[in-house]
Amino acid sequence: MTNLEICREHGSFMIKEKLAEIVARAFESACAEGKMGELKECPVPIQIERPKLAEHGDLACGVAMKLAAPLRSNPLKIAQTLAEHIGRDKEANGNRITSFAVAPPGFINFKLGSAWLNQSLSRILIEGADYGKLDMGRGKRVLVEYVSANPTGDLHIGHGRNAVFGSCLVNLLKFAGYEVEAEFYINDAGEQILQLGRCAYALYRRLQGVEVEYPTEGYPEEYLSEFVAPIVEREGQAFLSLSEEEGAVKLADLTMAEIIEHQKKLLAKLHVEFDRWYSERALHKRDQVKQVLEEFLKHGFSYENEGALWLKTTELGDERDRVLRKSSGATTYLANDSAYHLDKYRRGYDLMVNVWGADHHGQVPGLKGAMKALGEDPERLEVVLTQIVNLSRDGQIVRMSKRMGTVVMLGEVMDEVGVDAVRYYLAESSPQNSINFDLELAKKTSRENPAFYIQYAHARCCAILRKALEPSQGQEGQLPAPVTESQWQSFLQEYKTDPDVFESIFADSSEEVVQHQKALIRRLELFPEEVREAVETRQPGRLARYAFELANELQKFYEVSRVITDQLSVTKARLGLILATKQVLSNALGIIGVSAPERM
RNA sequence: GUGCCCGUAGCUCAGCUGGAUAGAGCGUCGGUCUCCGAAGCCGAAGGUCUCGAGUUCGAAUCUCGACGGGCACGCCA
Repeated sequence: MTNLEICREHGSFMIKEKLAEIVARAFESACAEGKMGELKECPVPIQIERPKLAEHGDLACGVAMKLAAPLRSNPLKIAQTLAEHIGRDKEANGNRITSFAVAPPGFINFKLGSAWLNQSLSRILIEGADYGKLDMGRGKRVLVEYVSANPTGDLHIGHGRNAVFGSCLVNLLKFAGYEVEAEFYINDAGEQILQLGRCAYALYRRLQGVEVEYPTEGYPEEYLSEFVAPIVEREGQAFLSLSEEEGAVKLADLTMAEIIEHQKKLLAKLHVEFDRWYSERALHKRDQVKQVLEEFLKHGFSYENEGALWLKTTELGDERDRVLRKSSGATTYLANDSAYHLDKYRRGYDLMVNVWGADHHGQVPGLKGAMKALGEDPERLEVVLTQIVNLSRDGQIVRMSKRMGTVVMLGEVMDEVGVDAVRYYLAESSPQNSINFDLELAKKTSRENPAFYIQYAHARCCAILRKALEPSQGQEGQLPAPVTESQWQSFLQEYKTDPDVFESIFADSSEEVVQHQKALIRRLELFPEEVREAVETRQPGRLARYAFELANELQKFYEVSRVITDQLSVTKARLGLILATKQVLSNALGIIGVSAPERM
């Protein structure tokens, strides 16, 4: 989609789109004069990009190079023709574009004036917490299923990554206008639960002094004790007389409840929330698994072989057929999951996103094939795989293994480095890359980590606003606030109605300082586009990095531009800029779920 | 063996729908506070973008092949 199309679709004001329109008009007028060969309309999207080097200007357009092939002409020459027509455009006046030039190998470079920048500041302050929101998801319902950890133990750092990514994606999609539901699928049925019960019942009895063997297969005693101990305390000897089987069933339920409760609390502490906790057991109770097997049969995609029921996934894009019902009569994970996902499809979402650990990637073709077999569109189901988190201590990578006792729990990491830092680090990276999380490093650098840096920038904006609006203690007693309350109220109105007030941001500034000032505003203006790209690529982490860049831009601005000055018009303009920066930092942090403190 | 993911600065990571001299943070070294928060800012050093070939006016980016790492390949979940 070109910038122009986005502009039309969303009706929103973005500088790149305004500029793309000007270039498009230049192309049209050059066309009309027959300077574009046989072309009637532009065959390539007109894209505006940001040059890597400041000396190339604020924005650039490389469309001339893309036109070189269809026109069979020199890109530089095409660029010059376009530039000539841009020069005749009334929109391209000095307030909007101070200068533009053609540069090899065929770029048209633009230097921005202040008019559009000032307008974007007004827009930010008008829209406030809504600034950056898009309507690309309007009317679309999305289900995001994530974490879905087995209720058989504590959450580790890998679950943490899944949880943070998923919740950021939920926040992001909501911000982009989607109607989003977050769901956690609880695998509370099947063999693993029985095994949990057997272990838990053995542990229960041992804690009461009964000498029984602990099962060799299953969950290590030390990981279960924190969940079984409260049951012993609460229930006492109530279950000692049960048979081994009855005891296992009873303890499975009670232990599972403890574990789920623990997981919920931990996730809530990490600001990870769900609209629905979906129970696999309930799925079985409603006979949905049995029903889905009938559906497969009805669609002609299942067959029996050697006592088992198979799904013809080979015909559906998988490398081999998969078992749905074992010869023992029990259904497989695929069958249960098919029932669950068919249920999701029947609930009528436009898009379903599953956030899975990458070690489950082998299941994707099977599940997608199953949905296809049921006559559903597999494209509506997206699986985002999150790669593993390697934990290291003192530079030594620790492979997480429950047996080796080297598992580091999510809760421990949260306690060590803080919720905000955990969220930032886990949100920042692309899910398909494995990451290394060095605990010693995270602890050591806890004051200098990017999360903190962004928060610091937000707090600094708040500090400047406080300084401007609150009386201060000087050597001669109390000094009045530089800006009175009534002045401030009037400023807030002017920001929204008269973009020209921001012109004073640049007053008395050298060319170099103006560059810093414009860079900050440009970055603020970029936010909606960053949101769109994050949605399209399903990478909320881009906003974490954006927030960091914005914080950096603020610091650079701050170093060279005094906000509170003895010139009221300058103070007014720059306070508005600070207010806008604080707002955008807060909006971006909101999506990645990191707090935006007023002071720290 | 087959399939998927990955390989960018000493370390951790961006950039990948092809564009100008490949970027951040950490770490190292050096500057910078009579002035709104120095938890900051500025600068330096550090790279055959794993290697090779191809496509292109142009490749970290696309294609193919090596090499290296991870994961998955059950009538487990």
